[in-house]
Amino acid sequence: METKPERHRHDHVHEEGGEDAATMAHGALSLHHRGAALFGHQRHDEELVAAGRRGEIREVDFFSRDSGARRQQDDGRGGRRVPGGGRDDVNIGLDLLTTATAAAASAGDEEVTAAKNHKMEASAVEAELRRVVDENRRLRGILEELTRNYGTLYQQLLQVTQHHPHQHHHPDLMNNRSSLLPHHTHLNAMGAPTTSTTRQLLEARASSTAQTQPDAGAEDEASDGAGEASPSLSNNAGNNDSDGKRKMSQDGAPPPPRENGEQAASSAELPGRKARVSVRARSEAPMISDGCQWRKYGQKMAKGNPCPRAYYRCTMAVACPVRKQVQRCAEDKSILVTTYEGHHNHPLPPAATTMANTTSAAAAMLLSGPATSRDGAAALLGHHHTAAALFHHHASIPYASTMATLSASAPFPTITLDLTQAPAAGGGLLAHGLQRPPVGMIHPAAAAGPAMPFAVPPPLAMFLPQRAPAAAAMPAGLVARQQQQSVMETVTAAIAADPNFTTALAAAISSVMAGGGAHQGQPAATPRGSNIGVAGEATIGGGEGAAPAAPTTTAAGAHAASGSPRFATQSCTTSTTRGN
DNA sequence: CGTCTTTGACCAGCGC
DNA sequence: GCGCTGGTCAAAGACG
Repeated sequence: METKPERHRHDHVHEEGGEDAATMAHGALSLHHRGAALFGHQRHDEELVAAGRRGEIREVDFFSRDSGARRQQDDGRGGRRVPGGGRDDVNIGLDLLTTATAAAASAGDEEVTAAKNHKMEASAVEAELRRVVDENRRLRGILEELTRNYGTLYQQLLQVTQHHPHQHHHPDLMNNRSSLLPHHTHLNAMGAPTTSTTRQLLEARASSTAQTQPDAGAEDEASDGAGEASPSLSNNAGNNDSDGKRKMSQDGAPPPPRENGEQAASSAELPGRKARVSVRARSEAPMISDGCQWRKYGQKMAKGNPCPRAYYRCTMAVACPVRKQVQRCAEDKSILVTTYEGHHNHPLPPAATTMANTTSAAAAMLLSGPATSRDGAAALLGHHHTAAALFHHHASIPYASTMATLSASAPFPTITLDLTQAPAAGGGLLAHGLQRPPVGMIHPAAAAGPAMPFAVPPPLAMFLPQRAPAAAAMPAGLVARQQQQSVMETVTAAIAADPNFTTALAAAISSVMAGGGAHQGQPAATPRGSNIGVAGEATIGGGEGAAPAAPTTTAAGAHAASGSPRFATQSCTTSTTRGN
């Protein structure tokens, strides 16, 4: 994932270039401006200099198709070509100058004035260009850093979970966070020691991604690794979940006895139950999209809630033990609560892996939290307010303005991500219905974590390591970092929203820029951005693929991803009243 | 006709 | 031991 952004960014630029070329006949200045901005002004400047040095007075036809070729010749003579740029048509200053000069030479004073105006205009454009270029660089830097941080955290996660499959904790790893930051991680799960389970998963994926490019492979691996973020948890894949008390007629393998040493090894684990990951999100849709395929196998009325609870099972693999429950919040029926349990034992589709990646990472972080500081965890467990205050530090951050509540009363270790308070920002978050990033509601007691089939915005993950200690005092520098985190959230969310990284990147950048108050107004930057832009509704029909026309549905995209149109009609809204 | 949803029944855990 | 509740099964029906 580390390298992919680079590649895609490049691709993206290329696309932009094509667009510019196609439309340049209608407005050479602004369009070139855009292209050049993406490529940096170096070449532009050099050409300006070169032009002045040559002193050539040539008439350049902006509207001529071969103008690009001509410039190409110029480049061959002195101009430096941008490697791989492929943007021969991107040339602003030089042509502008020559054009102006030519005009001045061939006409009278009147035209000289016009030429001056042109120069001034060119200067203005140039200034604007540089501004944009600078901003572009700045954003790129931010993106790179965020990506790097993400990678580092993910790697740490792998280390934590893989080095200690039987004891979820390793303070050192978490504390070493800073020391790892400088690394330009490639999120290659293979690079880290793997448990048999993890390896198995990775290998399984390897076959499925064999055809993909190395970069893509790396991303996938990372995603997968994250998807099975916690080996100690993943190891339970086969025996996972609730089936401890049930036979797994479909999953085939009956759950191993829980009295295995693994259980005994961790007193923190709750016997007979796995941790769960719960997501609260506003959505009119019956189900939020997580990129996976689900099959409903039951529905029941739950105590204290007039809305029925639906039970789903992952059907992406025959033996996938992952299950989830979907239920509307009793207090606010617009809030959909989705609870996941278990670990996927199969490769996830891009739409799901990306999400699973970040989400699982966060989950693992959470789950390994107690390792970082049991005391801290205990404190969190015991003091809801402390936790709330902790998360409150994010209030100033766009997507982190959530509140956290911890509850030790839940029957199972549960991580609750509250996405109901995030604003439906233009950047969009976990698309397909998840309108906002998380809040974290943690049950540190969680000893085993479920493989979250969706993503937890990185901010949370990044935040977690500091959770316990931070409960006392938030590092000052952290606040600044949070800014980056929010950006990262946006980026990750965009990725989650759309597997097409190029699009996601564009969307993220657009989002960031928009956030800066200077939205360059490029809706075109997000071709499929409907997923990303306005979270929720925007996904209607815009998702990856043809989202079945699900009436109101923020989660329509999910259905598309899941390939099960019927999801759109199933329901939590089916107010059946069966008690049982 | 195959797939998926619906829904009544069944089972297990837990509290009283 | 009994009842409640959560969770799952599986037959029946719906849908494409």
